[in-house]
Amino acid sequence: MELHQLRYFSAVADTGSFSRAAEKCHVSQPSLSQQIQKLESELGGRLFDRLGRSVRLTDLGEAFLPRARSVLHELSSAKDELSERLQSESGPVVIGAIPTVAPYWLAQRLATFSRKFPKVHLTIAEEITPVLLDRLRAGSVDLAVLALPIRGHEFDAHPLFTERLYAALPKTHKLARRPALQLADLRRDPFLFLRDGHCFRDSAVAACNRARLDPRVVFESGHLSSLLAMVGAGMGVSLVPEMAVDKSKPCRFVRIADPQAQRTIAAAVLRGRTLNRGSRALLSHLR
Amino acid sequence: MELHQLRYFSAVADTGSFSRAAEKCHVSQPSLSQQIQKLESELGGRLFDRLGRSVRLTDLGEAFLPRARSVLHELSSAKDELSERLQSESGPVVIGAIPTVAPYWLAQRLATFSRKFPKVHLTIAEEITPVLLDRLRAGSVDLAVLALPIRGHEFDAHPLFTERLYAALPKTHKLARRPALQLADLRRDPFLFLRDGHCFRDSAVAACNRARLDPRVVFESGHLSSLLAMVGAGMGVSLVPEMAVDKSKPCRFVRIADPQAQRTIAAAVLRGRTLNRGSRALLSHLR
DNA sequence: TACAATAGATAGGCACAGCCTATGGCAGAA
DNA sequence: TTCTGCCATAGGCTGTGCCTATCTATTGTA
Repeated sequence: MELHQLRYFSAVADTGSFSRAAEKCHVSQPSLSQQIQKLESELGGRLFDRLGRSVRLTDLGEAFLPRARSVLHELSSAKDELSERLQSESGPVVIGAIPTVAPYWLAQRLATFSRKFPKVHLTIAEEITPVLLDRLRAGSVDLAVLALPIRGHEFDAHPLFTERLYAALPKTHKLARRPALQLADLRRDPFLFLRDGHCFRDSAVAACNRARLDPRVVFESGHLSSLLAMVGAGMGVSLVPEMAVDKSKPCRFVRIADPQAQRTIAAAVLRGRTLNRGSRALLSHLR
Repeated sequence: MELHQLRYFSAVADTGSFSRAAEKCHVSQPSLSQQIQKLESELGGRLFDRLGRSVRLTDLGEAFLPRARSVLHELSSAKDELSERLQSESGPVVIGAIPTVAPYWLAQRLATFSRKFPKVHLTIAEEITPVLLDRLRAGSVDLAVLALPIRGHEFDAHPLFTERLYAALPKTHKLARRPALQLADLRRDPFLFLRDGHCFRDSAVAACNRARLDPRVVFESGHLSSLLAMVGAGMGVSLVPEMAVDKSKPCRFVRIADPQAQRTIAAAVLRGRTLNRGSRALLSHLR
């Protein structure tokens, strides 16, 4: 059974004539006759009675007609739905982000994006990098915003920007008024770091290492805001990315002058993965 | 878009692999790949992401899959339903019959038929011959039981049986005790006939004409039972077919000896019309 | 790092299915 | 009767879906 046979069948039922149905279907009358015969022989019975001048549905044809119609209709409506879906930026998008980006830079960008594309249904997953990469692989995240470098050659990373690192100091810290400082200046201070697994911890530790600094870690947390609260309370010092600098926090932020004290944020997608229009729009909006 | 493309698509979604899907569909992997590509280009977007080893549905594919499945399922269930319908004698049958057959011979035959084929939904239309022929032409009657001859070569008539004519006489009639009589014997009697249009009236009139009898008609009705009641009341005599002979009626029945005083009952169908199984079963049951 | 194995894409050739035109047969209209 | 309209049949052509062989890329292994 083939779809064009169903179309021919439906057309004959509509017009009550093989010739007019053939015209309607833009084929010759013999071709249409042939296909109707094939259909009939496959179904095992006549669909039409050929009564001299006119043609009329048999019982079998009467029973088959609504089914054939519904198949054709379903198919065309499915096609319409897909082309609709392809043209509009609607549809679900799952974006993943590391915790040191999600509430700062990303939150602002997503706010403007949602105003621009209200029909895109955005979901945000805040996870550490290895989890994000797994979810990219599994397809449960379309797009991940994280810090370079990432390991795994099955991803395409689009660098977004590079930002400097800042020291977060208690207001009473002796360096708190400096416009900038060297990491080595903090050699004596107790450090507050993110928990292991957070890539920003790695960035911070790497920067310390390069400055020949072996930080004494007195507190670990899963979120920068907790660290900053602790810093404000005088527990020690911390390192934060520029985007987390927030004058309203109860601590001072001083730029780290060391040239390597920086991180690069990128948007990563699984290579070969087809992004829907919403995801593509989001990607170009982030860049 | 073609049905085999939908089948291939569904198989790939099932197996998560082009090769295994091809195996399942009994085609080579390149053929299947080719068809998926055609489908994708027709729909305007990728249905699968080819990720090295594995294959995964895109958003578009995810959206299309249930539609494709439902189309395939609907088609196969329609096919099943039709073959079911072809095999069983269920389904509606409309049988037409002239009023001088319907309540007598036909009623009995239909009773046994219904016991034998309880799933056939029988409808009976009692109409005069020209109406029956119109309804055969229009398809609103599948099978008509009527008296030969019929005019119109677009019908196939299957003769069922031939029966003799009987005179219906009041019990007090002087010929009421005879085993048989000639039509000419009724030359003096007033006649009760069916209304014009009933073919049995034509049979009776024709028999009279052949006997050189010009009947004086004093009553006309649309039904034989009315005539018999009138005969019983002594209003006159009438002619009835053998099947209407009923000892319980308040009149006598005497066989007409004239050789031409008979009628032939036949089952007629529209030539070229496909009968469903129920109608075919009924036709062979009547014969 | 190199090599083997696996999976999908591509290329080229073949066969058949569906289409076409021409024609036949049949029924209804003039 | 002839004429006309309609569906079926016949024969030939083209396109398309299928095949095998091969290529490319990724993955797993020595």
